Amino acid sequence: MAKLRFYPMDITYKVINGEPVIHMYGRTVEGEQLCIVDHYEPYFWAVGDIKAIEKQIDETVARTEVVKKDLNGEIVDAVKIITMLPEHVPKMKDKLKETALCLEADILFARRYLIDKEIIPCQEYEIEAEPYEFSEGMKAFELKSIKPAERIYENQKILAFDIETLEQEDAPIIMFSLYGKDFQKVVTWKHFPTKEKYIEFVNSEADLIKRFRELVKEHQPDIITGYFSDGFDFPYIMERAKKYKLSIDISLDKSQPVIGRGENKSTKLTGINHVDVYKFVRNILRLDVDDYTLNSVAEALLKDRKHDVDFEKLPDAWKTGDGLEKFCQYNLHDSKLTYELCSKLLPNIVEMVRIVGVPMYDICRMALSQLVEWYLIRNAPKFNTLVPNRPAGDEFKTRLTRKYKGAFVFEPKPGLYNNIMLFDFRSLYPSIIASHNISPSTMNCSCCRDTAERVPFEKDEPGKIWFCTNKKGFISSMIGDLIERRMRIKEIMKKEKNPLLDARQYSLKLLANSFYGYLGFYAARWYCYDCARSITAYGRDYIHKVIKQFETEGFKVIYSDTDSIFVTTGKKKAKDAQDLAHKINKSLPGIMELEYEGNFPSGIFVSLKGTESGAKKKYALIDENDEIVIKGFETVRSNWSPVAKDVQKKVLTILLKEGDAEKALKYVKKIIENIRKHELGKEEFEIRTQLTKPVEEYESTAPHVAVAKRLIKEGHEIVPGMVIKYIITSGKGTIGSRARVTEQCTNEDYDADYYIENQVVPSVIKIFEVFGYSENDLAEKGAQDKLSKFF
DNA sequence: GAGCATCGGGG
DNA sequence: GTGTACGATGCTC
Repeated sequence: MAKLRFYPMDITYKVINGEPVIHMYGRTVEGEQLCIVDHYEPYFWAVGDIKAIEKQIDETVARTEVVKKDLNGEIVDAVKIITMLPEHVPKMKDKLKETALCLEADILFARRYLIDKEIIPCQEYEIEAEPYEFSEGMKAFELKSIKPAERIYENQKILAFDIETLEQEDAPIIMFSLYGKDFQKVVTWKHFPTKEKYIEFVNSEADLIKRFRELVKEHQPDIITGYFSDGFDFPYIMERAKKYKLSIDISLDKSQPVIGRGENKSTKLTGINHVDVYKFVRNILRLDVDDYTLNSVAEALLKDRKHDVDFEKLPDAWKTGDGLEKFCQYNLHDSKLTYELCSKLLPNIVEMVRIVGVPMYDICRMALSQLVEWYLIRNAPKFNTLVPNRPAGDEFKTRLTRKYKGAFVFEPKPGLYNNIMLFDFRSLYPSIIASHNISPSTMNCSCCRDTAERVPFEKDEPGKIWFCTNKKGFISSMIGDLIERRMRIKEIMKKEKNPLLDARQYSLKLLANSFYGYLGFYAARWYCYDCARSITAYGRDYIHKVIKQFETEGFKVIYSDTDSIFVTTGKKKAKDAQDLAHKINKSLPGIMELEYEGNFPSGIFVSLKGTESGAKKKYALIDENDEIVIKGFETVRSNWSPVAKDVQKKVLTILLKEGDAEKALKYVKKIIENIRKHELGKEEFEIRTQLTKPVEEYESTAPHVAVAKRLIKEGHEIVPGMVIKYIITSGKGTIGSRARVTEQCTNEDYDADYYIENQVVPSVIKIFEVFGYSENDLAEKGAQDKLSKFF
């Protein structure tokens, strides 16, 4: 009998001799890759007439047991139907669908095993096992006993990769790069002289693919990572390998990567976790960036960028070898960025794996609602609760159309305010769910009919709903666990700053914050319309009460949205506001808390009405460290010219720091004059717009489309996804006809009037309106002729 | 402005 | 693999 300390990383099963066998791939703490095999039985639940159910049982069923289970708050006799093979489960379920309510028939077998055995991937286990004869050629053991141990697998071996291809029909892969700890490599099949040691040459695309297979196998990573590798790199490699009839058997069971079908395909390897950084960043992290390109994400998380290369030069460089080195460097750098992103995000990913209990491959591809769901599924057995089915048919359709009232927004009166204090409810919705015990199973219980407080719905959103005060609900307990776990981590973090702990608390917060959305999500198993609208009703009630209390005490409320409140102290002192918050906190139930978020010497609030999508935050504040916080001004985010963005920021800075609207106005006038005199560089006027489809498919001639069309005529290769960088030049005709690529412009070419009227003025006009100025005041001198046409 | 369709990432 | 995404944005009526 061997004793092992083992981190399970990827769990699958295979049918061997008519029996399902669990395979857990992973690494010992000493670093050896192993497979642990175990035996388990597939099953599902049927609730209904037991005799009728048992009559339908056929030879695929090994046996049945009757067990008392909780079905949405009620204890029922459930028949556990244990089948010979996982594939028998859906068949048996279909057979029983007229007879009984079948549950948990779509819980995947490998995940079922992890849940029932309480095994969490990336976590250390003490294992007793016997050597096992394994057809896959890998060292394997048969599990005899397993118990959890202390360590978490944090130092996983990551290998990042990236490919480059040409853009033609039947385009070959021309190079790939790999990047790991102390490892970097670019392989290409065009020879050229180079001193770069990491560049390796092969003789053909087929050899390149073989070399890819070889290098990945040699490296033995725990994680293979790419950027959009689910949708591009892996499918591309597999397709080219197929062309040459090559096998990319890099999985630990000697199988090839399996590419999922459908629109949103993903690539799975056995035993190696394939992390597509793009998917995790987009689905889970929800980074606040303009787009999710590798460049934007690397910029936001690493303060690093992709290399700048001109892809138009690639076909030529590939033909001659001249300048190809630059593309190799570019290729390697993409892998490096991906490696660093993956390393940086690993603590978040691992923590999510540990909370939710699902392998890393799946975690990285789940939406937040699915993470919540699997966290609940994993914990359902501890509450003896049966997992509800996903909605189907009419139920699904009904859910899709249901609407309910959302959060409260207190519209600010536009203006400049001084001595602003900001308070907000810490995790408002999660704390409401936990404090008011909001769960489908606790709703309108019979035991509290006469005693429990009703959810504070307003007249326009009627409802008689209460939640049990005697028994903790499943959902509310589970969110409570997350909140407590996070508070414990935050407590430790007060003593020591630790990025690892920070990643953990962040993952916990993300998951807790997703519960409200989950309860209202149409496809959720634990969907609960009345729970979701009860949460927003409580939210509105709490913020209303806080607003009222501040007003009663003599503070002026400027703005409030969902969970936050901005007040000016006026004649009162800052301490009075803090005292009031303290008093409010004493009256709040459970873990609810109104937090002091900060003091802002001044702030500008702009009217919310007339903005693009309803009640979006739109304000600028300056904090006590003279740092400016800008929220919601559209130019900050969209594809405006640098000059417009700069002017907006500078205007806000002058107003907030000096409170001098006259000075801000003078500044804008000065800039307008500079623009007119062509004293600014052309790069200040460059507008960037991405082509989202082939040029010929555009009906309109938007400026960037017009530019792209002209570039094509000039012989450039233009493909969807390219960012067109252009400047509006002066002259006659439409904007489109006057848009030109930046490179073809001089500092004299830009159309001063266009930039003043359509970029600079609009970027600040809303701000100046707050101070009683109009468009005329901004651009009066010299623009008189033009503007007179408009007024 | 509601409802439907497409797109995202990648070279 | 005991499976099939989702949320934002643009376009059309």
